[in-house]
Amino acid sequence: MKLSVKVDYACRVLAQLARTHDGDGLAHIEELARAEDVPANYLVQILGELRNGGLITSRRGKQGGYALARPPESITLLDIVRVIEGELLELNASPGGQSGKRVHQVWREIRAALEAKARGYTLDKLMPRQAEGMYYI
Amino acid sequence: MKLSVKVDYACRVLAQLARTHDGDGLAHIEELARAEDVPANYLVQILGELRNGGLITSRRGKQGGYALARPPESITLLDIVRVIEGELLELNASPGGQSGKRVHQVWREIRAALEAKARGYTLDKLMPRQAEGMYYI
DNA sequence: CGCGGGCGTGAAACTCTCGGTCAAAGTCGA
DNA sequence: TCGACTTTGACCGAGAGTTTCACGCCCGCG
Repeated sequence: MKLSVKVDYACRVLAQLARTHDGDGLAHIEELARAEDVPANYLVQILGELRNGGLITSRRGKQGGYALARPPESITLLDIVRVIEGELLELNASPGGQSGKRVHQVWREIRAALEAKARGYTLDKLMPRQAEGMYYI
Repeated sequence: MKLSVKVDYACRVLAQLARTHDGDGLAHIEELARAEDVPANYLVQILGELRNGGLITSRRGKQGGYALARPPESITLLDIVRVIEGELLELNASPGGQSGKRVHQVWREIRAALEAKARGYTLDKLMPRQAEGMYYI
């Protein structure tokens, strides 16, 4: 069960946006792509989904760009995953057979624990320090 | 992030095998497929992987079939997922960019919690009761 | 008003895994 | 030894994820 690259990219870019949250400057795609080593053309799609999910806001035109919609400490990892990948540990098979129901119930319990853990991490815990972050690739 | 149908099938079939663990009878594919409502032709592949992973044993020929390799209480959900899907919450992207390392570290912590939880469920907790299990489709 | 620089949207190409199927090899009973 | 029954391994199409590209839209500035 792999975590998609998309989520990884989203987390990194959001962490980058969290750095510049205070201060009214908007970040450009090219900037973000370079700072977090993400293909710029792919980042366009990701930022679009994050905007539709209500995590970030955007402005078009000259001096356009992206910014967080809420303070970093109110955006959790679970929010990000839900926007990008939908439900965490979603099971798509119908609970058929003799053990189907029991197995589904167990996985739901595990999912609950996972969600609680993911809710504990917020963007401000992902932020690279302002000072460091440059000292090593 | 969906849980694959394969894992769901594997859990159900293993739960079914756990029922008949005491007693030297071996279960046939057709039997298991009917009891847990799994496509028989697909179950072939799953049982093969479970055998290569060391969770079950098999015998060919007439009176062949499948059986658990270890007692049900020593097989955990984590074992099953590891055999079928590999590492849980595996991240495939290289930790590039400024936040790459930090994001990976956070996901590793979440994975650790998830694995601990999955290790807590063993096959004997998935077994349908011997008496019931037939009263409803 | 128009022009340029950014976002917004959609689709095409490619890769890879998932879900499913089929013929071949092995094994035991008669 | 023959044959029926079962596992075993190789094979395939469909669909999702990743990446790239092209073009339209919107905003601020000259």
